[in-house]
Amino acid sequence: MKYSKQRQLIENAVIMNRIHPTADDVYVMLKPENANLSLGTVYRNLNLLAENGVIKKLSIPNSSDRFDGDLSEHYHIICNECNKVTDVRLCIKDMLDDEVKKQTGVTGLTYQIVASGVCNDCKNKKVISKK
Amino acid sequence: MKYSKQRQLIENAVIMNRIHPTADDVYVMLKPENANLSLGTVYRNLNLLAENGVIKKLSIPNSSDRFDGDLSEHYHIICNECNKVTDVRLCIKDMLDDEVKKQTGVTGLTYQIVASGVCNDCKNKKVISKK
DNA sequence: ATAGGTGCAAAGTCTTTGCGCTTAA
DNA sequence: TTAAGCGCAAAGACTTTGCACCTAT
Repeated sequence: MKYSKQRQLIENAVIMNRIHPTADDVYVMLKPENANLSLGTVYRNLNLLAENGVIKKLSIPNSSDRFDGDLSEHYHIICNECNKVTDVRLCIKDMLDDEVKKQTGVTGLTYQIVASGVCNDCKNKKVISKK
Repeated sequence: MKYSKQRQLIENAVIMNRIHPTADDVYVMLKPENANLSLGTVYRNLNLLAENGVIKKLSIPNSSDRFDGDLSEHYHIICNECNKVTDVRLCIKDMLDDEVKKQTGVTGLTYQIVASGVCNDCKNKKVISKK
């Protein structure tokens, strides 16, 4: 993989910004300082970086794909109201591997867990607006 | 919810066919016997049924949304080669609820776990083709 | 020198939606 | 009767891609 300026910018944007950005988020972040960056390049590089295991691609209900620069074992909570994504640390990969292998024989899987609900901020806003 | 003929057909198609069909799968299943069914209607009803908890909507990496008529606690394996979706039965909701609440305070979540990899059928095909 | 990357814009895929007609209750 | 649903086709959101030009090695 040749390291172009754009690729470095994009990789950095994902790794530095722990907001689980979409391709468009990354584009909007970088465009002001990089006037001729194109959205196609952002998509191409995010996918390439994900294929090469440099970042992870997240598939989230009712949202475009998001990207995560944190490769350690963790999972995600998505708020149905504000669409914010929060991390949860769980060490259950070994357990999942065991159980799946026992049930289906399949091995070598990667797991995505997405918990959907309402985050604390949004829950609080609701309580306040009800007063 | 008024129960139209189309809605019943669509609900039934998802509940009977345990292949986790996409909207288009459902459309293709039903169209031959229901010449004037439209894809828009299939989308509208699948989403409505999912909102009403009659079926579940699944968000799967690199695939259009799929629908599942099985409401019992279970999770999914998606094969990166043939795109088939297989069920895995795990009873970990209570554990996840506990752990997430402890870490983030968030409650009332629903979980989707998607395990990505290569299914047994596809793994076997590879072995054979190498011979 | 040249393999690979970029920008741009067009095209592709999947999904939603507006509207006039139809239908279940 | 009438609120809700349908079929159709157009539009929308998101993503990929072909091509001519550019750039890192």
